[in-house]
Amino acid sequence: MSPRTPLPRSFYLQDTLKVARELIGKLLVRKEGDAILSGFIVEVEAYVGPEDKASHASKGLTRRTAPMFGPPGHAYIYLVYGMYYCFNVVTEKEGFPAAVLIRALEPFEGIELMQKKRGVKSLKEIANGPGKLTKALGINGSLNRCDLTSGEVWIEEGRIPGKIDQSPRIGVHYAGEWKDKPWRFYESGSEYLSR
DNA sequence: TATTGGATCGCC
DNA sequence: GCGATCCAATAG
Repeated sequence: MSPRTPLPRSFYLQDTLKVARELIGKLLVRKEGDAILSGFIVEVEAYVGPEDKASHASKGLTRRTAPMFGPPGHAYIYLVYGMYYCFNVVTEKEGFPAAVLIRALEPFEGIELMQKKRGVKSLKEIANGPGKLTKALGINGSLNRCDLTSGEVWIEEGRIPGKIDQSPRIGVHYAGEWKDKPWRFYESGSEYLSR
């Protein structure tokens, strides 16, 4: 494979909804020793600003949410329900808390190893959910705050996506009026979507 | 220090 | 539909 080029920091330093939409079709890559694990992004959710009640950042600047307030182009990784890691990319300028949650991938490279890590064979089941894709790629809390422009995790140009649809975000019933914002973006008709 | 409740998943 | 499992946030 030719040299691999992570998307530049300027990509992440943009309006979060724009970044979210443009992430569809891009390739999320994890380098683990000699192994390369990757998949095309088919589903994401945007979490935007301090007012967004669905966002952890609505709690203010705390130890947990600090990465969301940090510089763009870094990872925000947290543990949910005591067992699953969720992977986000931090967007917009430092001080403005925003991020995009990666929710599902279409597996591309290192499929055999990802099948092993997940304990499933079916390609559709490898990374069709935020907790599943981190397990498939071997992403955990030790990578929280890592720089996505240099390191073991990055996003690069992928393929031209199909039609992109929007819907309300999943699992944020507690967020009042914010739960209805159509800030989930996904490739229409993909076989690799969550749930 | 104690309690509470998840940006989920897989099995019942 | 329900329980697993643990950490951060909040209350006391």
